[in-house]
Amino acid sequence: MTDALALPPLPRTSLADATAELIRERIFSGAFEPGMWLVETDMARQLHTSRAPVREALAMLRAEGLAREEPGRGTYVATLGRRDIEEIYEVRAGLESVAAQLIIERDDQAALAALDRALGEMRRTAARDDRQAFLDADLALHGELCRLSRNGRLLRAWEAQVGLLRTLIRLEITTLVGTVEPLLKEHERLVDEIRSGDPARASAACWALFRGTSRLLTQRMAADDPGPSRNDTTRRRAGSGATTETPR
Amino acid sequence: MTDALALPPLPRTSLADATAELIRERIFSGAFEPGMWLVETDMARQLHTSRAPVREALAMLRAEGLAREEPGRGTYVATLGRRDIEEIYEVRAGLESVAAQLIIERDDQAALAALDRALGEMRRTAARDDRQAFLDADLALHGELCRLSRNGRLLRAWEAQVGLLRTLIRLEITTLVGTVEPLLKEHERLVDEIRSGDPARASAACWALFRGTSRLLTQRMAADDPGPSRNDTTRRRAGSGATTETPR
DNA sequence: ACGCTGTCGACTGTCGACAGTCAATCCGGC
DNA sequence: GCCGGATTGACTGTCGACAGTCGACAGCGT
Repeated sequence: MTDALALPPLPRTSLADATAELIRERIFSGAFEPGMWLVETDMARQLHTSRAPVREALAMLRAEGLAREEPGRGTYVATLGRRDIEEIYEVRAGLESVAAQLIIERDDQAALAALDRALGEMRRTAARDDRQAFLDADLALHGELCRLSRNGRLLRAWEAQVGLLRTLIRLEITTLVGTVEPLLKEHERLVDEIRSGDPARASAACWALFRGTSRLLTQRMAADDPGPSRNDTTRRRAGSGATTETPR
Repeated sequence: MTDALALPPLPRTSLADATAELIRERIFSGAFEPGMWLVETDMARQLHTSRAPVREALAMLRAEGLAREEPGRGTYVATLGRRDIEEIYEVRAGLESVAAQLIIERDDQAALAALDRALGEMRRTAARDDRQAFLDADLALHGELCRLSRNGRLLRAWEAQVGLLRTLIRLEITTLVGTVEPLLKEHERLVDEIRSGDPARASAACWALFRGTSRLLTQRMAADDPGPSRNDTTRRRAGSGATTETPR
């Protein structure tokens, strides 16, 4: 049998999986903001399904940490506080350090070339000061690093951590820093250290990069929020055209 | 209002959550072995519920990576191959290195004391050559390390990686090594490096420890299995009293 | 005015039923 | 006897319905 005639297995995806994927995309794209109420009945109506697949999808999202349950009240898109930011960056530091180390151990020239390409994209976006694109290039570089580790579990763990972060940064990026140049420099340094082949130095570069970004973000959030005693009482509901306020 | 009269919030857990927790325990305890078929109808019958909560529970377990779906055929307890073991230990190396670093940065004497207690338990079990207990003490030490990092996300990521591993090691531990002494030594070295306060050395000790264990386990699995082309055709179904063989 | 209580609409948690699918078995032709 | 197609039983995927719960609001008594 020739490859040309070989048919690939059809992608048989259940309604629950499709629903979960759809909601994930909405969350990552920022359409469903942190804290929004994911109303089962509305979504089922809009998707022309019953509530069962929607509930399964929400159960998955909760297990992934993308949503939180309030018993008897429904599920809400997860929110990130300052402590969450710190935690995520610490975990990322661990995961990406390992990724760097694995690439170094393999002496993987192709991986370095791929990282260089990602760096190039960052430079281009920085040159025209397109911060939105810069953020995307930034995350693309880190995602590439994890992908190049050739460790599927590492990549998935990374994605789980980064998922919500992406939205948050997207909202803040324009006012986040005076210039993206220092950030670019630090990323160049990280790739350089990987190229140099010293795991400890690569890990240190990784750690330094995240320390800075984490502090930047948490300070920014501190400026926005009154503090840990903030009253996040107004929450919109996702999906429905009307964005009703819902008290808590 | 006095505290004595204050009523605590009732623990309201849905059937889905309770079911998920129950299955998780069964998987971790080894009662539900890797590859077993988790039949919705059976479980619902036994739990005296409908299938809806069971399906939600299974959706959560799949999202957590504890179970796999075969479309149209049901969900099965996840299996671990040799590559999975390698991946898990690499991720663990990253997470636990970070945990060690965080403890070092905090200069946390209480944490060191807790780690020493965990080490003591390992020594006691090693002294009486109780390998089952040694394994538990081993995992308890690593879990404590992650808990002491005071990073909830790190701890949860670690648990997600370790969950299935626990069962697998439990099955192999008795025949795994001639003596547990070298393993104990390596753990002592890890804690010593954390105490010494050098993150790089602690990370290296962590990495060395996992490299050894990972190789040990994968070699052991290679001896058991014919290789990647193994035919894992006979799978028992979980939950039902009768353990029927189900072809694939 | 104030606080408590009962009522109400909306949404969640759970259920039983039905249709679709898979794998094993049965059966007839060779 | 053996291969290939229909049959069958069991389980999954999905649905609509019902009961429980929540928060808002109005009514009542003080």
